[in-house]
Parts: sequence; C-alpha cells; structure tokens
Amino acid sequence: MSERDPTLMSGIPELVVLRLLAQQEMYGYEIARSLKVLSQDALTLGEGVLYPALHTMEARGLLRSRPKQVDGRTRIYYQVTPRGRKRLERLTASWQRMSEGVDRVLGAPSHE
Amino acid sequence: MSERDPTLMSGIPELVVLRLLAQQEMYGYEIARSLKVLSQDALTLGEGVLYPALHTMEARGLLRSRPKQVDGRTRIYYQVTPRGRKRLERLTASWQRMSEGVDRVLGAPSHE
DNA sequence: TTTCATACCTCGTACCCCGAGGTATAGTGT
DNA sequence: ACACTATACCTCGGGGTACGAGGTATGAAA
Repeated sequence: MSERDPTLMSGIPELVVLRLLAQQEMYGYEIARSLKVLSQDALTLGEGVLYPALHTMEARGLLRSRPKQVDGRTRIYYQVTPRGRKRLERLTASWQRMSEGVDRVLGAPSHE
Repeated sequence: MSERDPTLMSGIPELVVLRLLAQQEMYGYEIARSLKVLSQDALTLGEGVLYPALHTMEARGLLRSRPKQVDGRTRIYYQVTPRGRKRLERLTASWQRMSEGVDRVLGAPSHE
C-alpha cells in the first residue's frame, strides 16, 4: 500500500530505478543494462530483484507501464508517475543523509 | 558461520559498528550513543538492531567481548578480532564501491 | 540445431531491520 | 518512601527486501 521510508536499509533498487526512469521511459532489460553501465559495474540488479521491484512500484502507483511490440518481442516500458517523482525526491534525500552519515563515521579519526 | 557480502543491501550496522570498535573497545550502549553523535543524527541504531548484531558478530568471530562491572552495572565491552578487521576492510570497500555507484546514477544528466 | 542475446516472469529462502516489550540498577527530585 | 529518568542489558515476532535458481519464449548467429 503505502511506502515506507528506508531507515538504514537499502531501498537502493527502488531509488536507482526511479532515477533512471525519471529521465526517460525504459523497459526492464534496458534498465538492468543501463544501471550496470552507468554505475560502472558497481551496481547490478539481478532480474530476481528488478522485475518484482517494478511490479511492486507499479502497484504502489509510482510507475505506469505500457507494453510495446518490437521485432516480435514484447517490451514493457515504464514511466514515473508524479507520485513516483515525489518518492524519488524523498529517497534521494534519505540516501544523501544516510550515506553522509556513514561516511562521517568511516572518516572519523582513528584516535584522540 | 561464514559472512555473506552485502550485494546492494545494508550491512550498514555491521560496518559502522566494526568501524567504531576498530578505534577502541566499547560497550553496546556507548556504541549507540557514539553513532548518533558521530553521524550527526543521520544514523540511529535501535537496541533491537544493535544487540542482536553484536551477538551475531561475536558468534562469527568478528568480535570478542568481556563483561566489566562499573558502579554495580554490568557493561559488556567488545573489541574487534583480526578477522573482524579483515571484514571491516571488505565492507568498507564494498560500501565505497556501492555508494559511488549510486552517486553516479543519481548524478547522471537529466537529459541527453 | 544449438547457442547466445533479448525479454519477460515466479518461487522460495535467507536475511536483516525494527518496534515493542521486558529486566534491573543508580541517581535525582518530591 | 515513591516516582521518574538514565543507564545497560536482553528477546521475540513481524515485515520487508534482496537474491539465486529456474522457467518460458523469440530472433539471430554459428
């Protein structure tokens, strides 16, 4: 139903997928490839993560989808809804806050 | 037994706890407070996360503990084992790689 | 025809986070 | 004496998510 804010945990897949789709409509397979390239292999969304995530996000009204036939293959294109954009903003803020927090702890002086 | 590498997910509690303890021996309650201060409130480890995490990490040989009586209260001090230090290195590297990946995706141009 | 890339999917598991609640001591305020 | 706060530990149950493995199907290349 309603989205929960990530506390410490991930939500990374949701965040990066929303970010990609905020730029342009894409289909699942394409998202996976783009992510790998953009992140320079640091992030890899397996299909067992990606597809369920897309479905969940659509069910929550963050995405909308439409099928498209290309060369006899079916692609399902997703786009971000206004609600999804709001969610993206919040997740981005959370991520920044959280990752800065971790970096501060990691960067803490070893002594004194 | 063996530790799993975080793929996308968290492991943040484990990472930051190891990092704190790598600097000096600490007890649970102290860790929670330090974390809040160091991260400037961006990170808060609830006790329901912290204590189980400490126990698991000890069971995995990443930490060693010793009880200490202070003012009639029992504190359990934890320190990092050599194995824990290796684990910390790996987690730190993972974290850096991962967070840079996310930042690259987030920072990707909005158009063209 | 076999293999590879494309393109979708689900199931089960494992893992982890988290809130709520529980015990106990020491100190402070009334 | 009584209550409240801070210290200090703990567990349990639930919820959510990530993930690997496996499954279907098409088109192109070997």
